[in-house]
Amino acid sequence: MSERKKRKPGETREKLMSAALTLVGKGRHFASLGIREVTRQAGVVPTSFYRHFRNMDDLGLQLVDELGLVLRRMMREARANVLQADKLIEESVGIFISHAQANRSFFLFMAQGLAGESRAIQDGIRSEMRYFASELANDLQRLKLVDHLCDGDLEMTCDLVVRSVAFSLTDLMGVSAEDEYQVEQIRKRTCRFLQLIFVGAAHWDNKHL
Amino acid sequence: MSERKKRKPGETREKLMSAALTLVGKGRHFASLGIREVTRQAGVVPTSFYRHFRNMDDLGLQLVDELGLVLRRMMREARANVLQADKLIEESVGIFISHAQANRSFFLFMAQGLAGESRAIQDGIRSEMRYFASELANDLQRLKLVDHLCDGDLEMTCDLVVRSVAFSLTDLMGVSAEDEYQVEQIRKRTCRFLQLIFVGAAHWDNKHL
DNA sequence: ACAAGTTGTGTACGACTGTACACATAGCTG
DNA sequence: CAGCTATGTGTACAGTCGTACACAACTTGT
Repeated sequence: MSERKKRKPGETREKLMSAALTLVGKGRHFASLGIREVTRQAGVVPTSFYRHFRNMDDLGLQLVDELGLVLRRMMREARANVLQADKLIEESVGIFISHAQANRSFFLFMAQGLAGESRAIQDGIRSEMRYFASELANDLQRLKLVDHLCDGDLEMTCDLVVRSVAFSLTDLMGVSAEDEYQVEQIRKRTCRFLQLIFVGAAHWDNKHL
Repeated sequence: MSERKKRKPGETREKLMSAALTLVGKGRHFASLGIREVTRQAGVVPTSFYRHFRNMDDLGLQLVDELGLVLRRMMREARANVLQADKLIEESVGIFISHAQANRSFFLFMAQGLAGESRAIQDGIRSEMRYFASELANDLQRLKLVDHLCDGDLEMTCDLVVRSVAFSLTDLMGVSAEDEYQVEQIRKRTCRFLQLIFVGAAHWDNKHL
């Protein structure tokens, strides 16, 4: 038998996951990826796949878990860098966009998964977004910026914020990362969206009925 | 050779398109559909496909065109039914949801296409959304509801509205059409999103800088 | 009515797919 | 050291894929 490469434990597993991400990054849709294709990209024999995943959906689910880590890292950085409240939106959107560029394939995978073909992956991503929104609500409450809102309305506002940012993600994934002009347009537009939402939140109570 | 069924002109073409939609409606992702699969669902021999489409992307593009018609029909109905401005949001969201249920597969296809693997389809759907937003801006201007906004800000507001509704579409596609409780939740939540946005728009000018 | 064009059918083929199985190697535990 | 388990390899096979080609049947224009 041909020689066996030395490997660290779990190396192939990672190679397979990042191979799938690479293919997604090249413009493929996750739902259209096949086992052989992924193993080929990973430089591994097809049957190795089954040592780590039951099928492609399983791999997708584990990618969602890793996506959670990426998002948490991003949140941590945002919390550390957003000190004064006046530039809160600009800073946060900037950090979001730079993370989205740095982990382009991951965020591409996330954007795809929202309307993907595996219900489990959909739910996973949706759950990450819900967590994100609730953390955002926590932060806003801590900063006392919107303390006139009841819990439900604060949650709704954060939900809308997260959705708007997620939709901007789709825009961002549609342009080349080097096209700085387009990226800047998306950044500005996203900021304006969030400003509009927060203006709405600031004047919300009288409309609450 | 076996007998040839009588057919109307363009019948197979329609059968192929609705076969693709049917498969999407069954939970498949458009990007993962194959020619053979679609022709099988349409009850047609594989090679017939090429009489009408160059490849699956081509079929997708033609679906986007049909999607445009569906959206325009929806807009027309909304304009006809929304007479008094006070229930504008509730009426519009209601009409949107009932159309989304009635053409579930179409809207599923739309939600998928936003982050799909064909750039052309992405652009097509994005362009439909832009058209939708600009028509909405027209209507709002005609109703004189937001005449304190400059053109750019009105356009941005409408864009955000359309995006929020489109995102709600993803929610809606995630629940069974018969689950009336969930659908009602989505309806209410979407209305609140739009109310929040319009409250923001009503108080926007002072923040405009 | 006949020629031309259009649309659907049947057959064919090479490439690719998922996955089963037996086997080899590495690392861990005793 | 022996043996066990986890992990990677190679081979194999039946099913599916996209698509090329020749042919049939219907539609249309003249």
